[in-house]
Amino acid sequence: MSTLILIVEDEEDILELMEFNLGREGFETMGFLNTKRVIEVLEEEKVDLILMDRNLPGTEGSEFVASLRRSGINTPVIFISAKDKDEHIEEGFERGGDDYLTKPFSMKELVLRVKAILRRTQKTSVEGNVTYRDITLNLASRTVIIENSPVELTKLEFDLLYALMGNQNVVLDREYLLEHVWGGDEMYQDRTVNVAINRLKEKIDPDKSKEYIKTVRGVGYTLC
Amino acid sequence: MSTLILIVEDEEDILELMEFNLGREGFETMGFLNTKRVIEVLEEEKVDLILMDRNLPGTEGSEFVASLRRSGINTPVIFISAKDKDEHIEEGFERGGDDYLTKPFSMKELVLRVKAILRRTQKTSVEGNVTYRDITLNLASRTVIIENSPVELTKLEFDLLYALMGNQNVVLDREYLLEHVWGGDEMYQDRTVNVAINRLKEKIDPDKSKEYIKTVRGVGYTLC
DNA sequence: TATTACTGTCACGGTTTGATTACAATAGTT
DNA sequence: AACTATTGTAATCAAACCGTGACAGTAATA
Repeated sequence: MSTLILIVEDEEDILELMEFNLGREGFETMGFLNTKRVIEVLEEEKVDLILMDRNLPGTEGSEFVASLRRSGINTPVIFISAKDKDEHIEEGFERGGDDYLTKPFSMKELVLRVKAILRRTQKTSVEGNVTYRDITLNLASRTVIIENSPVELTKLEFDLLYALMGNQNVVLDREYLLEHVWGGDEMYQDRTVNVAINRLKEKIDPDKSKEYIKTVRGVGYTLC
Repeated sequence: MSTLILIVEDEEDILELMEFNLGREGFETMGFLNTKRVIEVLEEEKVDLILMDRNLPGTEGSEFVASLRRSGINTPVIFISAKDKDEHIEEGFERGGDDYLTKPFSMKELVLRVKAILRRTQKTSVEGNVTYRDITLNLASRTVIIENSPVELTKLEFDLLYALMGNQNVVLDREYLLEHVWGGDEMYQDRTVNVAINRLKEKIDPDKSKEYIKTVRGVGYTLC
């Protein structure tokens, strides 16, 4: 489960240099000199990050990214450009870029910015510490700390709480929860969720004084 | 429910300039000249992003952030520094920074980088907002803010208001509303809509001073 | 102003929805 | 295999929600 970085850069020597340095840090890379085959690759492979030159012959890199965004592809992007005027930086960000590097840049900085973006975007799966108020989930050890004390949860309860904590301020309906927490193709009834939620509430807030989980009548449940 | 940015910067004029520019973009800011009271604030308020000067007298900003991370606080951080040597940038990133700005930087770039970080970290709450005058609906959390205060609506009321807000300046007749808000194939009477509209009016404008919803006699209702 | 049609308001009660408990079935452990 | 923990389902209860009908209020028209 390594990290795959896709690079589009028309200057071949720079492309090689980038691939070499990122490879040395343990990243897998795929280099392209233009955007021709990029969309296919994005559909086939799970790409974690795109490094995109903005000054490509033909297509503008930022226009390409804008079209990716329009078709629902939200892979993070770092733009690379020789231009360093504000207007261009602005355009890059507005079109869905996550960071911006201007040539010439050091390979060290490239690696650092790549790591920072990845840290932010794969936070949950890699680092694995999610917090909400005084609740902390550790995904690796599947442990739960509430008010500095450990709380024991079953697998189902943990997964359910994780789903809620990963979607703070979002109302999750029962269908969604059955799909994402229970998963599989078993058929369950909506009531099943009610009972599971109540068992979870009982464990994380026995006094019923915290009101972590709010039920939204007719819709579902939320952490807010 | 706006976005709160916490800034630590010991140069007072720069702090003011940052607060002014971010405020103009609609962000709430809290400025500090040192890290003394910051931890308390982070525990009390829901801070969305921290801007941290690394060259503070006394504590190193990056050391402070590292300690935040150790105590499980994962609020995103942008470091700000006069140093632009690689080694310092590296230290900032390694200690849990999400981005790095070196002085002097333009306010435009600051704002852009702030937005890029927020886009990644709070995708749910930024998207899917509908507004009309001083009413804001958040579809994900199904919350309603009117004049900066939350208002509680039932599922039906929320769906009804959403239908109206999604069709501003369009008169929706009762048949349309029954079809789109009530849905299903149940048969309801037109009067049902009247009562629902009035219950909604009562909740979003108890004083009857705003006149959000206009009734178009013989036709239906509209938001205009 | 008088008439009429439409809309607002209120109270009532049925229906839906969720919380809670108990029980059964299943999986995991000793 | 016996035991325990886990979890789905059924049953019961309480409460929120909302559809309906009756009537008052209001706007339109002549």
